Amino acid sequence: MDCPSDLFQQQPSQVCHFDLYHSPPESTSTGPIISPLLHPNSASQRWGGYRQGQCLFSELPAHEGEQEVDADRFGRKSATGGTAIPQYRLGDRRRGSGDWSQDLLRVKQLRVDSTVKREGEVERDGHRGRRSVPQLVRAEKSIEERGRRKESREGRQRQRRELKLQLEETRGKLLELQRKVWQVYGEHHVEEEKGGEGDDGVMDETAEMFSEGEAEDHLGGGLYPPLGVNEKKHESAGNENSEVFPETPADLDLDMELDGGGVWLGCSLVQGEWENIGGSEKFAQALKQELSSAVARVIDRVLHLYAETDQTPPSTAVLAPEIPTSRALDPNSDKKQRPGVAASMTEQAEALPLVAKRPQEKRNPLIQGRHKNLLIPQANSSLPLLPQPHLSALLPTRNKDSFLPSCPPNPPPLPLPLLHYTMQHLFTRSLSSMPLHKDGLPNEPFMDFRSHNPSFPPLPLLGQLNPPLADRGRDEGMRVGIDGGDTALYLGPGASQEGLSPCHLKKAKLMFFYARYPSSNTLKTYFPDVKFNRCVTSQLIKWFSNFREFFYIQMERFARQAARESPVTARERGLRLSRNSELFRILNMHYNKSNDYQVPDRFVEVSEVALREFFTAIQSGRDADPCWKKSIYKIICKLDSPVPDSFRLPGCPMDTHRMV
DNA sequence: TGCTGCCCTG
DNA sequence: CAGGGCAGCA
Repeated sequence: MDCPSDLFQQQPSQVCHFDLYHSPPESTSTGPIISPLLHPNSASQRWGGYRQGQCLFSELPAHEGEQEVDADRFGRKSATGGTAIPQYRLGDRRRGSGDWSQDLLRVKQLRVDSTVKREGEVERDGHRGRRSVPQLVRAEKSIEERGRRKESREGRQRQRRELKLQLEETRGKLLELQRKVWQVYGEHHVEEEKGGEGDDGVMDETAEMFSEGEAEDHLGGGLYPPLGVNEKKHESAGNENSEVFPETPADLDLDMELDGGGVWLGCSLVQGEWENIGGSEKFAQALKQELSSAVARVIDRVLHLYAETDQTPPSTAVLAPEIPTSRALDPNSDKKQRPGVAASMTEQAEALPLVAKRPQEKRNPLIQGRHKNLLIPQANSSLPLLPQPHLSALLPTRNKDSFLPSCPPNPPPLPLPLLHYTMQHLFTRSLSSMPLHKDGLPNEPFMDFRSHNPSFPPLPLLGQLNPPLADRGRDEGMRVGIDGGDTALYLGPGASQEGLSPCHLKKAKLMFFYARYPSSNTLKTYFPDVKFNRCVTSQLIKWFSNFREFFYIQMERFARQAARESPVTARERGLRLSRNSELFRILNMHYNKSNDYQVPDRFVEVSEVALREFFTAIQSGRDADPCWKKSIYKIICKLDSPVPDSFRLPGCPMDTHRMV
């Protein structure tokens, strides 16, 4: 569909470990780059009949048949494919094309010499003594032969000239390609100045990428370091990361990803793609992507370092370089905090379809093989969440559901993929360090991302090849998480963003505690910062549909289990849903993962009702009816309770008392 | 016909 | 969580 990630669905099947990082432009180790050119089945067909270049070697042996055999053998060798061929040829290639020319000349010279020698011998024979008839015949023959030889010599010389031309042509193309590659990569690697080149389209595209980002994102120079800075920083990106960011388990993963930066570059390129027309463009795109993610990392690191050195509390801390930019982005940014922007990274990761989740987070409740009464409180339950300290009673009422940017204590499970996404966090962090409490949230402790997310993940994943291109002209309603963050980044507090952010997802999940079947109007009411269109609405509805699905699956599962294992006990207990029960834990984990919101009692009651309905339906055998759930759905549908007013504000609601 | 919700699948 | 198919409904 519209998903920008579609561009990246192609998984590398065959990784080329391009050694570009360590190869000077003049280096002959351009083998992998030229290897496609040498492949008889692909590039050679496009590259001026390079295959004829094989005949360069056939010029070497004097015997024509042998030449063909050699050529055939060579061709077969090449046709077998594999990496050995390019390397094998690379070995020859390493002699340099200059050597080739020398070889040609030498061979030519040898052949001419031998011919002249033979002719000289024949002539000497002719002049020596009287000629017999056979000698005369032989002389005639030799004259004819000489003529034929001359012809064939001329033909061969023509052929050689043609071959030479073709070789030169091929070399020229190769050099051109190399130059392009190095202008993309070498520019970045050797820290050449931005304005230095400009005679090449590829470089122009690279520069364009940045300028596009600036134009489209309205990023000023404050947030966006000069290119040169980025490049310099990027050079040591891999190693610096571990120093800058305290090591956490997640960071280890991140570091691995970072260290694999070069690998990433390699992985983004498939040899097969290279062999396609436009392979170099793909390569250039991948390089650009690497650049953009590097820029993101650098920005993160710079800001993080800045934040580290700035020990002033977040309420008063001002990131001087960022303020003008932030204000330029949003003139009203100091009037009203946009907690929604400060979505928890965990939630964001959760909402990003491009982000792989940790395996243990993959839940499949139906195959959980635990045999205990999941509805009864478990003494040894590993759930750390409940019973909850009812500190909320000590807090002002308005704080109970106050909107606070939620920030889970854990960094996201995996590096998050997109540059724009990083930008969102960048902005979030800058916001979190600004005095933003002017309007009515005087004492509410905004989450300090610096304290909770000591490391901000770099973005080594491929993500989008060209986000601006991918986004432009797309239906923006589906820009969840990825572009949503992007949009949120530049929105003023009063503005609506097109697309839903991970924060919206979190909010929707919390809303589910109150409303299982919200109408589209309700959604519009409670997501005032979302610019609703058909796609956004349907997506929100879809979210709730998914929430319900999960909810009902759990209900059915536990009801069946209760009916199976201890039906009498369950009936006697009235199928109470304890906050210590496994079912509650699962629901809480799903809708309130960061556990920063107290699950309302009403939701527990509704869950009990649903559980009971499922239980009785199963007990009475109504579940044989294919539509047996519908009646339960109708009952649950009526149990929606009004969503607290606090949800009407933009951003993620959060229980203050849950904050640590 | 369009909207909505459920179901299934990835 | 998203996409697609399907059915029910207005």
